[in-house]
Amino acid sequence: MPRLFLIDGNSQMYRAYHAIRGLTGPDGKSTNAIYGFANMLRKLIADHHPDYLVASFDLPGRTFRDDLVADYKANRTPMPSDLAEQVPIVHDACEAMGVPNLTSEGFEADDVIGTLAVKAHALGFEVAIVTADKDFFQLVTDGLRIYNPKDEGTWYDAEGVVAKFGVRPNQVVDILALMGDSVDNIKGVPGIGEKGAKELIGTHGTLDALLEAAPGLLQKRYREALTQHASDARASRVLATIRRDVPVEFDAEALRYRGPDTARCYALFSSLGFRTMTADYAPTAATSTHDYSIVQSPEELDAIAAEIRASGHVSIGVVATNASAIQATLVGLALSTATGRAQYIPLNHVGLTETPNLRAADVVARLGAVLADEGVAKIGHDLKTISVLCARTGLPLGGLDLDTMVASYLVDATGSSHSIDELALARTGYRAVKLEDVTGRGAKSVTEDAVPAVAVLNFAGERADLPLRMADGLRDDLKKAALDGIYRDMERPLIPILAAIERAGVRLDVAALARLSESMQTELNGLTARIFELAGVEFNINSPKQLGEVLFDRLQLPSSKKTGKTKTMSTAVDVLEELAQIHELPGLVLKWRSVQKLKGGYVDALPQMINPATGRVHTTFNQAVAATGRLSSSDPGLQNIPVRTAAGREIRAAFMAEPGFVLISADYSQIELRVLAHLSGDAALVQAFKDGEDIHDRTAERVFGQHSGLDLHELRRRAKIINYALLYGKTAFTLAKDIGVPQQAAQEFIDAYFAGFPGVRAYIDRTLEDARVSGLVRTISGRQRLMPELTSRNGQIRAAAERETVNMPIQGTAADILKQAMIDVAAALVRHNVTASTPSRMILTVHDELLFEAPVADETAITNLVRDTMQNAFPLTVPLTVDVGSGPNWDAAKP
DNA sequence: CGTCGGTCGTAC
DNA sequence: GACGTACGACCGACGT
Repeated sequence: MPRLFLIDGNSQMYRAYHAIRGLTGPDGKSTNAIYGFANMLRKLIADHHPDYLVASFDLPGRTFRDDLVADYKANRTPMPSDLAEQVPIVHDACEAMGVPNLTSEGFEADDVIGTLAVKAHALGFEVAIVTADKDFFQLVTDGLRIYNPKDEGTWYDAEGVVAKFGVRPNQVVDILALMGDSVDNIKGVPGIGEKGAKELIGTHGTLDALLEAAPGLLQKRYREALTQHASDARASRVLATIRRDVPVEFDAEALRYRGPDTARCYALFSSLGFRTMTADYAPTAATSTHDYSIVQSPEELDAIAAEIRASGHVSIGVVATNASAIQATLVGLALSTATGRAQYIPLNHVGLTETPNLRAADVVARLGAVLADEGVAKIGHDLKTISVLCARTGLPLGGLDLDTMVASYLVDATGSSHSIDELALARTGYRAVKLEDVTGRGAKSVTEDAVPAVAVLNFAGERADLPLRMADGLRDDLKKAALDGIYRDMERPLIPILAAIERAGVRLDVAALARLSESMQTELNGLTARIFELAGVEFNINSPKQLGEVLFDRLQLPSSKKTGKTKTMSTAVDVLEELAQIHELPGLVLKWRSVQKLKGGYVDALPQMINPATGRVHTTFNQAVAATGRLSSSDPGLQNIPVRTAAGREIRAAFMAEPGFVLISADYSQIELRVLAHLSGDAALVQAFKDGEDIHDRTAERVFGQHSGLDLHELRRRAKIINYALLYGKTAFTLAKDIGVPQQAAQEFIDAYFAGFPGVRAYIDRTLEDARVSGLVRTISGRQRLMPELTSRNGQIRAAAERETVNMPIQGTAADILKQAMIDVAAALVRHNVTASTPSRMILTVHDELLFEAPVADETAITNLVRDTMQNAFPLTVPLTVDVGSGPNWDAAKP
């Protein structure tokens, strides 16, 4: 049955106006009613998918009811001016969203809706009136219901009306006639309110029957009121009755819901400052231009190559079967040399005939040279992924120019997202076609290669077109923020280096991991049995909630702190360590957790991530995530493998060299403290590094003096903690807990540190002052982090921003140094490999460490090459020292 | 059944 | 409330 939704415009507009307070647009005018109404409409459509949809709003001016009674609606307070000025815009929004507004001169919206509802119902439509107004209950019948969209939405059929209002729908108007409505100045019968009216109509059935029986009523006040005001009651009934005979045509075809006018919605909502709704209705580049086409024959590729050569640049977009560039199939390639244009080369669509795939060999033969050409600028969003996919198809990319993802990251690393979708919306106003629009959602989705080329064309074309549309703006932004240098000299050269590392991957000792898994399982079984025995109950040790119940309810152990958001009892490590003093179970849980974590996270997970094609694991490096400029690694995350514990070392030992090769690990010694020495210029710190002294010993001397009584080893341990605490802006509170001294003592250490290294204190103050003025901090290389929260009125937020401000130049400069080292070492390796019989390669990077795989014969040569290059990558006022080691596996290679 | 916020734990 | 930057496993509440 076709479904028609009739929207009571005024009721919904008023509801929105009252429900949302204090919403204003860019011009300062109220937008609450518009926003609330539009949101209601959007949700209604999304939730109920109506086939037919129409609204009615009241017209200004007189209606037939004004002719019936002189002062109809006289008591109504005039519409607030901030709502009145929104009314035309609400109408506009409603129509823009594809919902016509039907009215009829001389009638109220209620009557128009009533008439349409009855007509549609008679034609067999299933009708819903969308309103919060109980007056509409009078229209309810089988197949004609009321829907109140408030909260989760409520439906009222005849039974619902009885439940809510106490009488049947056909009695509603009689109730209203008796009650009257003081606001609308419907008189009703004095002395009869809602309760009395329901009682009387419930007894007598109808108003007519009641009036007829009135003279004989036992209750005096009802008898008198009804006999004296019978005509008022009848007149009130006319006023309260929703008309079903208004001269409006029910033209079903005109009311069929055909979706919103997206361009109109976009223009309207963006002018009102509705950000999420703007995003929903933004136009797509694909539908705004029609110059995306599918390459059908190899011959066309020659013309594309010529076009690329002539323009000197090309923007590249890819369609692939999954996010991992190493494993994904390149389904197709989109190329664009001018905004609004794109040509899509289908390569690996499956089981489809209407647009045949092109053979990779043909693409390589005809486009390979121009794509590899260093003199032809390549543009794209996430060029590393694109490079890897292309290279695996036999199309190595040369001349990488603008990566819109990386450029956006440099401009604002902490920006919410650097996805092409969000970037495009913010920078071009276009909403990108979503992948799930192409492949479907959830369980019904298919992989990209199962979709015909014509279906992915808009998606694919945009992947090439949108970066080109954003290119000029991003180049300008880079230049304005003085970031073009670091982009050109550091981030861009890094892209192919990271791509090569990802493609190289690391070899794993699967057998060793399997053995380790087995022994860990045995250990876990023993721990689990003992934990359950002590608890007296079996439970999920991994659930903080269940563990909390066991510890604090069953075992009655003393609870100390609660977690931040959920206010449940914390079972974090420091709490359990404390409890381990008085009970055996918490210590076992800690042991269980650490074994479980390593087993689940690495020992069992890593072998599953081995690429069958290469037999190695290939992580993905993300160049646009960390706020400070560091790289991050994921799938698998290889930058947080345990290093101290025996189990952690066994896991690292499973990362091994190919037969005939060694792994060489090189890491910067105390790079962040050296950066701090350089940045602060603190005389004592600089001198300590220049003299090659142990920095923690030197710190211990300065902080604790010569005669503290503690042994030197303990002093050094504390000094090390203090050194790192300073980098992170640690407070006396946490420092005290870390080194096991009272908070006051910790504060004295911090004071002593700053007294001993006054240059550090001055540097921190200087950094904060500058950042408050400029709103940002920079590394030595000029990488920036925007720091808007330094001026927050919220003390906690401000304090956090201050710690971030102090930390960023230190952590970020260390990241810059490592990136520069990667670039220099990569170049040195290229030179080395020219003459080497077997090439060496870089295979991992972990913040201050680089890992290489080299033929055994070149172990010494590569060790020296790496050490020299890294130590000289970046001139600081203090020396950079690099420790290098080598061995058959990562653990053995650690210096 | 998938998504997502919360908690916990590891690295540098 | 109290340490900067990450990734990820797991739980459990919630929505489809």
